[in-house]
Amino acid sequence: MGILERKEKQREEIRKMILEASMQLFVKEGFENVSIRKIADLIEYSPTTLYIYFKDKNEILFHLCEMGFERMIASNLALVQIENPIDRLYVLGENYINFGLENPEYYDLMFIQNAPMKTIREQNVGHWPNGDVALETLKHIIQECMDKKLIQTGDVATISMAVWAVAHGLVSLAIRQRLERLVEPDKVVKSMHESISWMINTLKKA
Amino acid sequence: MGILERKEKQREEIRKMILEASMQLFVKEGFENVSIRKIADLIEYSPTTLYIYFKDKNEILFHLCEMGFERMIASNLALVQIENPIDRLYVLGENYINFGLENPEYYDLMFIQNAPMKTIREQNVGHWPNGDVALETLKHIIQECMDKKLIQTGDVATISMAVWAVAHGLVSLAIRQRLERLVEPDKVVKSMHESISWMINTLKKA
DNA sequence: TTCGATTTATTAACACTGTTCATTATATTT
DNA sequence: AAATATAATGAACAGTGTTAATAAATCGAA
Repeated sequence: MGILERKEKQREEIRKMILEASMQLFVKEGFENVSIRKIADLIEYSPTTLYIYFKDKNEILFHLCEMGFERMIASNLALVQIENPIDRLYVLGENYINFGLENPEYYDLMFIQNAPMKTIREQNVGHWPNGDVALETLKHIIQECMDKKLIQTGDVATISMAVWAVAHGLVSLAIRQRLERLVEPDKVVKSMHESISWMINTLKKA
Repeated sequence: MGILERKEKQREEIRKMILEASMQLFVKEGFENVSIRKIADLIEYSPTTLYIYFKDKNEILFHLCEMGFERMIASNLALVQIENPIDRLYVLGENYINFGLENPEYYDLMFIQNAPMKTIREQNVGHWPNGDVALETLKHIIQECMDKKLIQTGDVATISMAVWAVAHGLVSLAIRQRLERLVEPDKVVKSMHESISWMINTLKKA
């Protein structure tokens, strides 16, 4: 069965080519400029060929989204060295904001666009590999904070939700140019960090 | 100069027709199904005619967005009867969540999509009539809470930002199907309300 | 009222988009 | 070598926003 294996490998390599070309377009020209035809041009295949390797564009975007999560997860690797879970939560929040502001295109795909979730619902039987990992990190830290009586106890999922909501609210309003309606544009980033600090502090006191 | 006046009125009427047709499509078929050609079909004009009355599609979407804010503002009219500003803040938050969950399409346009902001930057000399009104309401309540020493004092804009971030974070993650990754789908709405309560309560205690 | 100018509306077209189908080319198996 | 399975493609469908050139209607002045 070495032939089937090699075939499978070839198939996987072309899938990789397609995803890498997509990512290249994505980071260079932004989300809206990723089109099937442009990807095909870049790898010098016909547009229809992409449909042999991916069901549709949403599936490609889903994989780009997963790559975004890989980046985000990588940026949080150093967290394990922080023993105090509240400090860890704080850095997680800071990292989240920085990631969003530095990679707005990825952030968009990971937390705003519908496309990737469509693929999850239609194909992956509801599995969101990297996304779920990232959320587990958050829940785990909150749980540890609660175990060590550092924050008020309660439903982990609900508290995680509130924390995530603050961070996501800030980033998504920022990258969609809504925050500068409330704060002077050059003070937006500073205020965002202050908001995160405020939230973590109120969590502590409670 | 009665003729010019009448001409202006006719012009305004056709603009209204276009916007009403857009809104009809918008609420019936959703954001993605609003196209210049469909609007034109509905009012029985040619697609190019719309460009005589609006600069581009973004400008039409901007007006739909403003209509969304009118709805939201209307849903907050009863707020003036609540004398305690913290109670008012709480109801504002509840209304915000309910509005977002009940009008996801409008919410999208008002707080997520880029299109309306493009028009604001390019044309309206940076003026966002109804959007700014809605944000003023929030800031005003926060200011009143601070004046009456009901919450910790600080920069009004920054605190408003944190409060807005929680509410927007919850709604936008919910309508983009991200929250059900953290909480069981049938418990999402309940948890959202709990998160809002939690935030207002921690504001109080501080 | 007729002529010229201005405004309004339309047709045709451009340059795209995602996606599908029928056909060709390639590779594998019998 | 012939038959079969796989991979790749060209052409086309049905749509998108937008623009330029053209036709129709309206208006102000002679």
